[in-house]
Amino acid sequence: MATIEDVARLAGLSRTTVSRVINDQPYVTEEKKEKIMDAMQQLGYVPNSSARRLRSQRTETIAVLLPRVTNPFFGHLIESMERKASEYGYQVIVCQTHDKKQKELDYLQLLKTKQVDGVVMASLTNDWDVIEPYLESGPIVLCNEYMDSDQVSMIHIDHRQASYDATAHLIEQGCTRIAYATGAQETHITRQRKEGFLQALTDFNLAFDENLEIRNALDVKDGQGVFSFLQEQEEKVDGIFTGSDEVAAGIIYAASQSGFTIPEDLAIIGFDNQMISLLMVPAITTVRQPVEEMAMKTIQVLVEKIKKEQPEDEQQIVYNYELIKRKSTERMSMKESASS
Amino acid sequence: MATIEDVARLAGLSRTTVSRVINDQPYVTEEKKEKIMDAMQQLGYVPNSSARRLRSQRTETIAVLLPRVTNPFFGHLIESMERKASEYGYQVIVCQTHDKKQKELDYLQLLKTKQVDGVVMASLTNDWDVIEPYLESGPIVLCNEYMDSDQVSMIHIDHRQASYDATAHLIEQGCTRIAYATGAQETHITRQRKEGFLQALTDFNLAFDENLEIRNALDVKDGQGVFSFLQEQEEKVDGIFTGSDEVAAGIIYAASQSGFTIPEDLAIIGFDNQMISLLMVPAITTVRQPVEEMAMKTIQVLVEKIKKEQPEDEQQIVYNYELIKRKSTERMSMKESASS
DNA sequence: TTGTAAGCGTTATCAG
DNA sequence: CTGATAACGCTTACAA
Repeated sequence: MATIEDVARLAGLSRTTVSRVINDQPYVTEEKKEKIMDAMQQLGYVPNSSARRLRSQRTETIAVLLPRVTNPFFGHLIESMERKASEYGYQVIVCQTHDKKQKELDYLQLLKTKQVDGVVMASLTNDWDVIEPYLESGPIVLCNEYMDSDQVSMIHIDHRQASYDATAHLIEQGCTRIAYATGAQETHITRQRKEGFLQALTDFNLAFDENLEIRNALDVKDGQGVFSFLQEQEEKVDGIFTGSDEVAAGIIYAASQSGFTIPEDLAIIGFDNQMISLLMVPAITTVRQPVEEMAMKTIQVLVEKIKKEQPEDEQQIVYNYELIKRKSTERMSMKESASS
Repeated sequence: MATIEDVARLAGLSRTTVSRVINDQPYVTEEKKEKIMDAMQQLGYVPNSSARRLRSQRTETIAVLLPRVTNPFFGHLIESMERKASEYGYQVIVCQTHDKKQKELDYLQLLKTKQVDGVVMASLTNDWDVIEPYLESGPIVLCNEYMDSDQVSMIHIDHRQASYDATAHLIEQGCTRIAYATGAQETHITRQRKEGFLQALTDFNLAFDENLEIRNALDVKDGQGVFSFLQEQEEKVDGIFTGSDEVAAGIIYAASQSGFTIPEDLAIIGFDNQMISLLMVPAITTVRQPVEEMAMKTIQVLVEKIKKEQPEDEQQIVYNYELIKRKSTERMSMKESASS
């Protein structure tokens, strides 16, 4: 591999001057500049990024922590983040935590060891006091996660309110015994959603049977399991709030094989407005999050923090969500609003 | 940030000895080792990876080039690759080419500038002679792509045969006028698939109407467009081969809204055995690729190449696929095999 | 078993 | 406008 030294020698100039050309700095005569360009061409010279990193203390790389890419919500998130980061000239490292605390910390280590300039946490399972020390090594921005701290910027929707609205909608459709399926470990987001869910029940004078809370429901397969669980219940469950369209789809799939009628026998609500929620028969009522905007904003905020010397005020940016009502909750008994 | 120098000073030893401890090398007394460990602890020392990279000429990072993460096939691919790479201690950089030649080359630049030790190409739109020179900078392994060259290892299924089988299946189900929808630009894979498709038609004495070839069909939305296109045809099309379950799902979705009956009016075949192919009504006949195995094998081969000094023989590893027959091609007229 | 010293390839400072 | 020279933080012969 040719180095800057080789180029300098071939061009009959110093490393400094070559460096100036590489970095588009002023104070180099056109003539010498051309000479250097020629030399670089001839040698097929490319600056070594490890050396640049060491010297400049910047990596132009961002780590994005998320549970798993195969969850379409996070797939979309990282797709947009990578695109945006790429525009800013940043690389993106995928860090799948699989909701494991240890994995999360391992990846945060990238910040400490200066392998990345900043971190996006779209997965947050550790307690804040464990995460906080990492802030010394570089900026962290939360996306789709919330933390009761004024030391980080956060980009998210109001999950509490969204799940309140969704639950209220189920109730308005005549559901009285509603189950609650949640994904993964308890994170702040899931706590918020649960709160909204419970609040809606309370406001409508309904009780929540703790036995109807299902944990670790993540994908279609889990959804099928959830359906079996619901079917086993002695007292009939007539509605379910799921934290994911995939789980909702799994329930519908299993239900249709058991001759169950959705939404008459069971009204179902999903989350995230994935393609699948539109394609299922019946189509799934869901909550749309502006994923792309959130992703791009997150990168923007992070990159700004990386570039600024003096720490700015942390921002908490709350995006609007939208409850999209579809057939999976449109119960005959109450002929209400519809579709899309 | 504490450096190795600081640790050495605090422990009253040399940088060399500290380095030995960091890298678990022998020839350090327990006593001194502990002293050093203590010092590292006290200072919160973490080795700076940029410096290590520069010195050791290795980055422990891999770039994975793919069209887009939101295509579930590639989502699964990168999910498995990241997991496997992480086991080997490697980071993964996501590189979405969006099927753009220039983007592909930009990302290959990561290899030249030594930002990554190796590259996985699961997206390959440039001609080989453009890619080849990059091999000088480090190993490249193709995954789900094929190239007529003995200079790279490739991991893939036999797309030609798979698409032959799929097409033959359509024909056996009584289809005689079959459309062909393909994704993105022309890559070697798409060429192979097209060949298999045409061969099957030929073998069964059917002609292919070039007007029935649809390009750039990538997702559900495109699938809806494909349906409109088919509907406009004067001569009725009774079968379609799509290169993607998403496109197939889009066609079914649009068809169901137009009162079309699948598969009686139109038999549809997808590709990749995504969850959606099972969930659609009717369920979609598709070709399963062993994504996870392919992903893990790819990383294994690449990491081995990175670690070996002397170049090994390039491997071409062909995995088995499986044609999964479901309702979307089960035509009454021919009461044949079924489901899953 | 430990330490010295020479880089790895860049960039920034400062003097010319 | 250009060029020495000194870092950046770490590893590794080689010497002791």
